[in-house]
Amino acid sequence: MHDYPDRMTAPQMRQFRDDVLNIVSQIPRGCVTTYGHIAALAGWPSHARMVGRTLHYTPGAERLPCHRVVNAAGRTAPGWAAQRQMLQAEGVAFKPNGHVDMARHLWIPDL
DNA sequence: TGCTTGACAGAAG
DNA sequence: CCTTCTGCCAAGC
Repeated sequence: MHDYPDRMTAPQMRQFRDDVLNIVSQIPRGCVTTYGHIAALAGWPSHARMVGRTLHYTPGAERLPCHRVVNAAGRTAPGWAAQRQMLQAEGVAFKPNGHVDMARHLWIPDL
């Protein structure tokens, strides 16, 4: 069969972007959440990468607490050294391996 | 039109 | 723990 990947339509992409930004704006100070959780909550579980694209390319995302979004391992974004400093300034603890201590700071967005 | 590139995730070695 | 590979999917070239 022609397996059609369920691509997003333009309207879906707009809504996805809005949902992502909305969720990110709700991350409490001193907490972090993951790309995967955000994507799933927005209704597109397989679009974790799209969350990163959205935060990186959407003008205005800089004023949201997007530094509180890390990958599932607690690793901060490549090429964004400041992110770690910002998190530490909020009291987020890092493990010796340079990853966020997810056990202490992971925040799951609520519906 | 087709291949490559990511602010990813998860499994494997 | 770290690297590499596969699956994922929109964007870039």
